[in-house]
Amino acid sequence: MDFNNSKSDFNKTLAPWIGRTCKIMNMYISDVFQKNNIQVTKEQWIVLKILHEDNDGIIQNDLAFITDRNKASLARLINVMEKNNLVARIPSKEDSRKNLIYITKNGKQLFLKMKPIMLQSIEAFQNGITEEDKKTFIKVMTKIQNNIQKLAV
Amino acid sequence: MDFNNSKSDFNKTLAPWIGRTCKIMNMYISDVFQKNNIQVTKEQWIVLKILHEDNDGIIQNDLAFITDRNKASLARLINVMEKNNLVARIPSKEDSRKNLIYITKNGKQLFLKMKPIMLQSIEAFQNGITEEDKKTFIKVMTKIQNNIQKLAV
DNA sequence: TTAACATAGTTGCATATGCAACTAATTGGT
DNA sequence: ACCAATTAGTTGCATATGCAACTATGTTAA
Repeated sequence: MDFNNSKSDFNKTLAPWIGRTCKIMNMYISDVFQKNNIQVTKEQWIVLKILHEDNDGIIQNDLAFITDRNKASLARLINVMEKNNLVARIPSKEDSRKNLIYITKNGKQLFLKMKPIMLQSIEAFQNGITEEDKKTFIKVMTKIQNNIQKLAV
Repeated sequence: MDFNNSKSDFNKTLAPWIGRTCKIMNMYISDVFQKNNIQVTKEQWIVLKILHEDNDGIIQNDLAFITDRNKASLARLINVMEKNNLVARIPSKEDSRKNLIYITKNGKQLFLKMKPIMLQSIEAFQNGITEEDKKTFIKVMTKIQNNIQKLAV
């Protein structure tokens, strides 16, 4: 392969498509929050979603894991969210090293207010895409994720 | 612990797939740089790629635009890259408001050293995916990008 | 010509993130 | 029971990012 042949090399790969679409998506989503006067970032929103829908009272470290986030990064995300009264850190009684993270009443209200707006937005992203193509898309995404997992070993 | 049994409405949408895959991809890529002892971030690498392959001497603001990046963010990215002798800022003679961004000799060397490694990595991401499915994937990505553009108007 | 407007870039302030080194608490092996 | 290893979380340091306000320069219209 000729690595000095400009331009075309990376254009055959899927990675830039993922990166760019992700970026555009994130920009749009943060715009949605802003236009609704919601002082919450996309990252904070995902944490609220995880707590509210499935995992309230989850251990801080597990929350880092399921959000694919460094434990230091998660700790600081929780700092901001706690400051803004979205979540609460409660030390575990069984193991005093652990913090349990709970969504607050305020966090719940905010999540429920934004949920339909968020759902509507991200559903609109896939307007005009057939179910067939969505399935293929998810299949490819799964394959890419698996490939990376294998590479990272 | 099973983190994948969420019953959330959001699981029917494509957006979380994009976000998560992008995140995993970025983590792997920064790992590749680290293991090769290259003091360059993924963001810096993309700038080097754009400068080297097509746009050396591009106006700073245009570089922000084609990298989907805020001009303030781009300015600081260039600050770091200039500090690390990867690019140079040259004021335009035609319009003294503008900076032209050039890749340095050092930046070029570093880019050319990493290019085959990067290509190999991101090609490995798509191992075992048929050409047919890749085409569908790109079609869906394009559609999503177009949908967002339309929404953002 | 000059005042209003537009454009390019920088800076303050805030968030998000990773790595490595650290503290504190728990667990395990002898 | 005790010391070593492990685990949970925090902190210092660095990068990346967006918004809004700012400076400086260039353009345009009355």
